Amino acid sequence: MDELEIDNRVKLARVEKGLTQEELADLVGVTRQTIGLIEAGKYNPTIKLCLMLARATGKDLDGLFWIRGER
Amino acid sequence: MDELEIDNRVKLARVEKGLTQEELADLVGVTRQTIGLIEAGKYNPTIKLCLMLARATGKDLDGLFWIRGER
DNA sequence: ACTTAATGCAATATATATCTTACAATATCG
DNA sequence: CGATATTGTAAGATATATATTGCATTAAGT
Repeated sequence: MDELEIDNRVKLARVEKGLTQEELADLVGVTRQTIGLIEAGKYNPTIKLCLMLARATGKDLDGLFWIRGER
Repeated sequence: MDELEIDNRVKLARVEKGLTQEELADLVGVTRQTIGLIEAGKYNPTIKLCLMLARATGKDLDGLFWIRGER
């Protein structure tokens, strides 16, 4: 399970909403750094945080996160 | 973000596939205990693991995990 | 060019997801 | 009932998600 790469569209979804990293972070209750690292693909966030990011950006989970190569 | 409750249908999806907790655990590369605790709602799994659970059960993310009350 | 907002990045600390091992409880089937 | 498979659960250890602080870099606007 470790070698698996995950892609995400958090940055695109955030920018579409006109939000800064800090604003999105405040909306979902994490720090700006956490958002930045998730967008950079360096973090493997928990499902709870992903669900809050989906709600905050108006996207669904499957539109935000997927296994690289499977879409 | 902490008080938020997450619901999931991992157990239903697993049983539909005719898999035991241990078989599903082996498929996605975690331990049986991890699967049991996720099904019991006591763990907040990472998106990577959730994506592997979705792939292994033939469901999509949004069908497996959601915010309690929002569906 | 200067100022400010926004982002990138790094080190250290903390919280928690996951593992390991073990045993108890429950279901299934002879 | 007895045997085996499956699941529940708990304590302690490890890995990693996230926080905190600080500073560098980039973008936007004046």
